[in-house]
Amino acid sequence: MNKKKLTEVLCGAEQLCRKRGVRLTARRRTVFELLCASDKPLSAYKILDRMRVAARNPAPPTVYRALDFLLEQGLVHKLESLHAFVGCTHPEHPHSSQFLICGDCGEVSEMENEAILQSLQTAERATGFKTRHPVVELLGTCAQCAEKHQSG
Amino acid sequence: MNKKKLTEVLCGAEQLCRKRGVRLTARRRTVFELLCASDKPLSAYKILDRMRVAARNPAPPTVYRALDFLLEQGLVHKLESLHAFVGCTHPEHPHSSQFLICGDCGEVSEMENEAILQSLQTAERATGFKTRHPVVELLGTCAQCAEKHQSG
DNA sequence: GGAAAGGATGTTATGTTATAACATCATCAA
DNA sequence: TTGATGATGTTATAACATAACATCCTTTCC
Repeated sequence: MNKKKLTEVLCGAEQLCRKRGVRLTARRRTVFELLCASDKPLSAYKILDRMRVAARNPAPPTVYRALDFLLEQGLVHKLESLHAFVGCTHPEHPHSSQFLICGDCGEVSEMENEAILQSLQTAERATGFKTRHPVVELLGTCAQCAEKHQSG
Repeated sequence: MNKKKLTEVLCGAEQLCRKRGVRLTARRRTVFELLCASDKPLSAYKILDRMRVAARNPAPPTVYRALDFLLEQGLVHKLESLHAFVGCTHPEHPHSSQFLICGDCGEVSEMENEAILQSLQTAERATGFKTRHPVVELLGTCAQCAEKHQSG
């Protein structure tokens, strides 16, 4: 993410939190910024390492608390299969996403596919299950890496 | 799972491994049996605890190696969102499942829903992403627990 | 302003999940 | 029997996550 876009996203997050009456404190903002600035998902401990530059001697709970807050607000997503987190670039509306996780280059793309959500909801209705949080993560190879393998 | 069904599943696993030319050793069999006998998913360390009854002083790699083998053979599934494992009751054909995970009673049901798989595949084709392993886990409340809450 | 309440953070310790690295043992084929 | 391969044992440690309690900051109310 370039600097301009990052500023936009941070401003958006500020506004969102103000509107909701919750506090995007310095710590939380730092964690969110680090995630958004990274083009790859970051584990809590990677975030911790990068925080050492700014804050002095942060401990794991510092990061996990900030992540809990950001997850609640929909500003970040957790990738269960990677034990890692990504910033969400469109947190304005509550949503559930699907993630395409490339095992080659490590890039993750977030998508919001209506057909997938529909099919999940149909299955729920059939079974009577009430989903609170769907986890959909596709582990594989992205288009670019797949192409490299074919040509290379 | 009752004892008769468990015996059947174990026999099935034996046959499957023989057919594939891979070895369902004592350790692997034990891990598989513990998972199948449990009505809830088990973490690797829970399995380890239960193994202490039989083997003397097993260490984590013992369990993780057995799990790796069983995962490869499709005899067990990993639930990423729980850091836990479940036995698969129909490993004959390779398949990818979806899991309904009840946060109340802890029960997990495995389903193989064609419509969901279709919608995932459609999304893949649209993006050029090649999925090796789809993770679909719905966290919520099962029908029974939901009913209890309404009436209770 | 000052006190009380609630939320956020700091700090220490520990729990939980997972793997690296190397030694040993078992199985099977040549 | 020997060599190759795969499975297991063993020790240590890496990586991920939270409990528990102290402290501090912010807001509200008097």
